[in-house]
Amino acid sequence: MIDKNSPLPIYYQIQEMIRKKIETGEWNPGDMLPSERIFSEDFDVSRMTVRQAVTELANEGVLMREKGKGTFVAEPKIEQPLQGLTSFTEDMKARGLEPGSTLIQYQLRTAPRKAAEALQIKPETKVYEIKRVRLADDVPMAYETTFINRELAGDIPEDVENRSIYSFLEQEKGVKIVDGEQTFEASLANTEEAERLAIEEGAPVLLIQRITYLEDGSPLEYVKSAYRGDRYKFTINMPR
Amino acid sequence: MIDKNSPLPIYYQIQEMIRKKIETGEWNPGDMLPSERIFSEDFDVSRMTVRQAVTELANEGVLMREKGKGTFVAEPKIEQPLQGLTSFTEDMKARGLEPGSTLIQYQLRTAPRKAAEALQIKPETKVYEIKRVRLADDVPMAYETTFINRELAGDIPEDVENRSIYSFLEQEKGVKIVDGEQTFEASLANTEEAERLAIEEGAPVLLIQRITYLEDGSPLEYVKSAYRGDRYKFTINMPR
DNA sequence: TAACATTAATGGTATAGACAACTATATTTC
DNA sequence: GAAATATAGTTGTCTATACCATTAATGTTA
Repeated sequence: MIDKNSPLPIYYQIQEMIRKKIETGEWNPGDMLPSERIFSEDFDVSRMTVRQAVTELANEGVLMREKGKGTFVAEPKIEQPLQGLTSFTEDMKARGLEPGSTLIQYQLRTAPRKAAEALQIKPETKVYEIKRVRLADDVPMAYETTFINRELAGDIPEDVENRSIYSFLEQEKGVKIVDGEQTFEASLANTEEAERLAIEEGAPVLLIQRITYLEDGSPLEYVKSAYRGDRYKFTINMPR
Repeated sequence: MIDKNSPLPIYYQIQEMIRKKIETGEWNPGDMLPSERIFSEDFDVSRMTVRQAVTELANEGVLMREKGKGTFVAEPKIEQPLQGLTSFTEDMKARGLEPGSTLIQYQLRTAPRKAAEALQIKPETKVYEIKRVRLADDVPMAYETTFINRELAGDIPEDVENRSIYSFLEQEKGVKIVDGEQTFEASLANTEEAERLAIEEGAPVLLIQRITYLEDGSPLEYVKSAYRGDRYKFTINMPR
């Protein structure tokens, strides 16, 4: 099983062997591996060589080491719940709520100053401005204004209201969104926000601004949202 | 420079030493490190121990190894400014503000319900409760309550007020913090928060709760913070 | 029965050494 | 001068061993 004369390093052979046993289901999540000492005896290699193989797999998260106990096959990674970017649609679904949307405004216009800045474009560039009230189980949850760079996104139909813009862009346009930058700040609802969200003026709102980027780093979209402070809490996991 | 009697592993000490030399600019991107043999002779440790330190840094992308040539300081990663976890101290420094802190309360007590829940411990477990007003250029910025599981963190001196708890735990205790989970929500300042932050009652505050974990996944710390809505904006980058 | 102590097994850290593979430089040879 | 060769220095791989810290099971004692 291990070929000491192979040009491939021994630790690499062991590593791939372990990987295979897990992939084929011979070893399952939670199973304990043979101890490093047993391993080294069976293959007649040094324990340090075994460790080199196991260490790399442990770093990758394929294996879990526990001092005094043993080394185990790791559970397959649970999706990072709200890790990276999620659209409002996905976000609400994940919370078990039915997402909805009411279109307030939809127009193609020249970029206002803040949007041009965020999207790194000249103010005369055309952008879509889409204002929507976002609903969760038919209750207003957020008031959202989106600016999308038309040069990058192409034409967007007016009926986006009930669809996720992200999935539309990815599926129909083949535009890949890779990462984003978000800011969070607390504020009080202004008159417009209060009206759209059916809350009192001066009630707490969570202002979230997001810029999303394409693979090549160009900014595609700038979104300003006001979330109801009494109903919305943003959760995020941050791997180191 | 290397203390063989320290409870911290030698490879970890070397690792942090290298990190420091890079951070302080003593070693710059592209510079070649002393060879592993030179290193091991200088510190009078085994070359394998040096390798253990270097390997981890190479995996992180801090160092670059080239067979036959040497080990070099890697080019700095293209940003992730507020990527993962940052302490208040680091956060403010990154914004060009001078972080400060006023200790309001410091006690060892049994965990209140919410803290016990967050830290996944029994209510009778002892935790540190540390209340601090966090300052930026001597202006109150946040009112923060920290609960730390004493069983995991060990003893914490009372003078943490002017230090980063994270760096204290990492450097003095060898406790490694790997990831965290944060929630953001908007609220209005209650009486206590208003007083501590020198703002009006009912002014907007950004409530941030954070749970940080150790390498093995056990929750170390639960922090509730109220940030002044008028002065603080939280920014985060999310790689996909 | 319950509490404590012992023991064996595990992964974690560290040593001292060896040879291989690769790179750059210096030296020799033509 | 150019090409081949040697040489020294680097990281990569591997061995055999040792002791430590943690864990779980076992045995012992009150």
